[in-house]
Amino acid sequence: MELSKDLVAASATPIVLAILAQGENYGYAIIDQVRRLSEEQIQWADGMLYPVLHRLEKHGLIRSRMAHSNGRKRKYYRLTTSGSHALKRHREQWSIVHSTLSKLWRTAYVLCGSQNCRMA
Amino acid sequence: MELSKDLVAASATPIVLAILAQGENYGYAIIDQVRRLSEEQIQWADGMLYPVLHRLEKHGLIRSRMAHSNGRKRKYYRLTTSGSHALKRHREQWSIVHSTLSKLWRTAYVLCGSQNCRMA
DNA sequence: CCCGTATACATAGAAGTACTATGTATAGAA
DNA sequence: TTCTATACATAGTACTTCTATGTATACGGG
Repeated sequence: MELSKDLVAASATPIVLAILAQGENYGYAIIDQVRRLSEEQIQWADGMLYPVLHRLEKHGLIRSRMAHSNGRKRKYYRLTTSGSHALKRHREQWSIVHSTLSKLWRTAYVLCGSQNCRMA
Repeated sequence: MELSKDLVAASATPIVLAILAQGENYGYAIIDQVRRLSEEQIQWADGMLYPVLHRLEKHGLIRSRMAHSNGRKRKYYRLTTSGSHALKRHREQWSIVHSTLSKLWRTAYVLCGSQNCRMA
């Protein structure tokens, strides 16, 4: 399924920060992990991800180092202390919105069920 | 807590559609309901909401009618059929992202716990 | 050995969107 | 009468984003 642009945009940062909270990682592997974790539902283009990584680094939330692995040049990223704090804030904010949406969907589903309209 | 701009932007449409799935409503009351459902965590400005309502109407997801209530002129909005479908899609997309983030946060929390760093 | 695919990172440009600030109008309460 | 709450509107600036395209290199298959 193709996600809307604003949802992709809004979730890219928290997803990247959460992935890097598990340990340092490089761009291509991040894209891969997102694809697997979402069961192929989220497919990030590399041209989408790298500007996000650059911006996060510019804002001091992550830091990078060049390295060679398996004969490959790779740019590894890791969280900074600011990044850990940002991750926590993003999680709190996302939870607020999610909780609000969940209440609404629960209510809408109940109302919808009784009115025989189509909600999932 | 103040939500980031992109999260506010990304969640405005699904929230509005979910509220209108419960029945027609007007701008000011929508803002009020969002504030209450989020326990004062989400505070929408009216200047934020009305352009969203206008855009959703323009895209045919909602429809409006003017009415007087309690001596007040109010613009009531309701979902269209397209709007119901859009609501469903938004919910599916949001769930995909949420599920992905939840897996990441669960993993990061476990890793983080063992490494004595600060995650909620 | 050559070619195509996968891996790996980068960036310019156009497009679009968003929010803030400010506006008008009116009802109600002190 | 004044101030606050209610109710809706919109212009402008600013920012961000993604797409398309680029370069580079390793690996696998024919």
